[in-house]
Amino acid sequence: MTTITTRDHIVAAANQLFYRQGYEHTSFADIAGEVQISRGNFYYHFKTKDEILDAVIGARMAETQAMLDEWEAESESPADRIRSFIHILIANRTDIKRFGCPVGTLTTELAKLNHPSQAGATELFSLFRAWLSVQFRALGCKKDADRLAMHILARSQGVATLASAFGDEKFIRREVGEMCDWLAWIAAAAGSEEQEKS
Amino acid sequence: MTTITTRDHIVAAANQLFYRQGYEHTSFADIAGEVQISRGNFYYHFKTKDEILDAVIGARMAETQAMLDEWEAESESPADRIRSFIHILIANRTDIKRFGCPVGTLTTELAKLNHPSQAGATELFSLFRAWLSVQFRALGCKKDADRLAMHILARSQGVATLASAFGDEKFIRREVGEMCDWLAWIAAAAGSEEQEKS
DNA sequence: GACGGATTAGGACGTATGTCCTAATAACGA
DNA sequence: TCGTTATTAGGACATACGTCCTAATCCGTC
Repeated sequence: MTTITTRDHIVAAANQLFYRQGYEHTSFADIAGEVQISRGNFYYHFKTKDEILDAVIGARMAETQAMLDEWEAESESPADRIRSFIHILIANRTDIKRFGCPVGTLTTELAKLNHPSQAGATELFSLFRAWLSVQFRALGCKKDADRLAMHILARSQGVATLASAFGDEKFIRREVGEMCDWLAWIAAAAGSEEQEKS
Repeated sequence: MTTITTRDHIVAAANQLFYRQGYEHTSFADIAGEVQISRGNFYYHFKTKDEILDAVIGARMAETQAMLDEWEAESESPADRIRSFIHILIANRTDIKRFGCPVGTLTTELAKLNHPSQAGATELFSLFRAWLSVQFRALGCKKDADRLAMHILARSQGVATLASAFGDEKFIRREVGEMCDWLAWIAAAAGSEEQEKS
């Protein structure tokens, strides 16, 4: 049995607030207020704000890995798995419309703050990137796997940014459709190449 | 003759700092230090930080409009004009690698701050969007002009975000190449449709 | 050369925030 | 039951920041 500790509550609240308000704009008091504990208790668990950030990044890493594992288990086909990735834009559309992509906005903010945990945030991107690479490789795109992974990652980021700026949900759905069309095209091309070889 | 006033210097410095450090993370003292004036003088020109932000957004609107006008003048072909847009990613690659896209990162930050000037920042996107729409329409993509404009805008944003996260310049060049290929394909398709009609 | 508005300098003030300390309370093993 | 550790509460403290005020200085005009 896993008990939810106060520390877990803090990390969960910070995770949400960092996403919704940004890291710098979120204060100790904000988090403490959300968890309903005193600032003193807060300090017992985390000495500095940076420590909380690292804990949040760690939690997101775990979450993300779990999600990727789930997609891996849910489907045998690499194309379907990549489609799972593309569809998070729709699954999380409400939050994305309001706050953008959690990964992209965090890395962007930390870059401007020149924050020591920049690398940690980028790791979140790397997790998706590596996983997508594996899927594209399984799809038959051996040499281009990483290129394609970066491509679809970039398009997702762009959609999230503009969807947030314009608050446009139809735009998300349209772009998701186009990304899936693109994927089908890539999969077909890779498939025919495989045939040529044999 | 247009004399450069202190106010102009302040706006220029704030413009740079907001881009490099973010709006919230940039203090009055930062800007005053950059321009080498006292905080008191500062207050004479701008009563609040929000006022500076609005001035910066205004300056960026003017800059952007001037750039679009220039692209319009430089080339007769709408495809070339759109290529000019795509190539800002390469022209500004050094800054983009470090700080991302000035428009995207600002709108993202203001969204998290729930700042009153969000709409102003989005206007910057709208400027590009409308201009790109005009170009795509001139290219022969009448019905899809806005869709294509949003598409290429989103891809640029995504490239900027990931290029900043990974500090990868080759990635920028590769994606710019692919966007140009995509544009050529769109132009060709629109061209053949035009022929069908006649 | 004197006046008046425009501009600049420097500092005061209140607030918010990250950090830290100390005392009280809860949990738990001997 | 007692004592030790883990946890929580509340407040102190220094700093940074946005805002505001007042006095000094510049500069064009009469």
